[in-house]
Amino acid sequence: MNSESDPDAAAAFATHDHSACMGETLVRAEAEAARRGARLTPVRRRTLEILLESHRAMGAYEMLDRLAAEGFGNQPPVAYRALEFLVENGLAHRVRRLNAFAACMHPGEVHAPVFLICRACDSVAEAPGAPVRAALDEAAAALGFTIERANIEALGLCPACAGKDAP
Amino acid sequence: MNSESDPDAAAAFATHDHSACMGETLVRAEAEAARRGARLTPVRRRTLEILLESHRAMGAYEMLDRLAAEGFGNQPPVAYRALEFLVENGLAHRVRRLNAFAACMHPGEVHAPVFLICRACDSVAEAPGAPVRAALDEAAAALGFTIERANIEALGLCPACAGKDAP
DNA sequence: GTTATTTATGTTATATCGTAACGCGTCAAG
DNA sequence: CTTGACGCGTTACGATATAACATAAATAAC
Repeated sequence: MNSESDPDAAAAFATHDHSACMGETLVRAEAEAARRGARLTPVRRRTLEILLESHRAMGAYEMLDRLAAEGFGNQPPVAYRALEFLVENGLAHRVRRLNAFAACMHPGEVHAPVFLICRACDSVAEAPGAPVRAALDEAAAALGFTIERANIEALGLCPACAGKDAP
Repeated sequence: MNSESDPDAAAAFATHDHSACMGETLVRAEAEAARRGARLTPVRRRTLEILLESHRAMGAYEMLDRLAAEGFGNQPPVAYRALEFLVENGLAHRVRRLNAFAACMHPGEVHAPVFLICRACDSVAEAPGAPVRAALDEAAAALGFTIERANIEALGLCPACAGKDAP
């Protein structure tokens, strides 16, 4: 199963050319928004950019600070609405364990977001989770349950921190 | 919602003898607590009982109301501490999507909690998720990530509501 | 092109969820 | 019988999230 056809995911914890991956993802996100007829307004677009630039999960209030500093509104709904829009349109994900949001690294692709959260360094990786989702769908189907959205989040140690932590 | 006093509505999707399943689960939970050397004090035990009786996910503040009405403390930490204890010891789970807690239906057993949350009737089922967890472990291992805890939660429609809602 | 209608943004205010920190009581080890 | 760990209750506060309404911008209807 490590033969994932997704290089980005494999490099999630590794260093990479972030400005490039950010630009590409933003382009794909814009295409996806257009495809869905979703209006990527200035606040929304900037919110997505900030998520992509930071390349980590970010709380709504931290996002609000960033937006307010750039001249947008400075009240909670400004951030929450933009973030909600992004989530609704598959351009970002909500990481409930962290009360935070992260840009989707695979906008437009069918994928199951699986978040791996390092408890030591707080890094968050969006791992490919198609098999996980398949197993989840199966478990739900066995009970007659229809899944519309799923949150799959794991807490543990990333490769770097696992090395330091347990010798 | 108001499925509070209606076992069938609040229960898992399969009907069952709830008072029996509750009693059994409590017995297993006590055994598990003893095995772990965890002290199931009056507040903690009562908290678990309330979770089992209600047979649904319950917010910390609602739990606090119940506890306070029975003579325990009436400040948030009372509920949060008891609930945290139960979660730490595998006697309850936290359902992050609902900011709520639910009694574990399989205390002492190795299992992956998978929560199926009906968006129509708010019922919550703890489905068997061993295969899901296996797929998740595999996905994490492919990235060198070590999972310590996982939250797997799905939102959708339970069998009953799927019938009524949108055919 | 102007008006009507929807959609998005900004703002006020408040609701909900969660935790830090201190003091007291209990209980078992030394 | 002291000491130290733990559990419980409380005060006080911090963090997260949403309801409701007013304003402005974009789109649709004519």
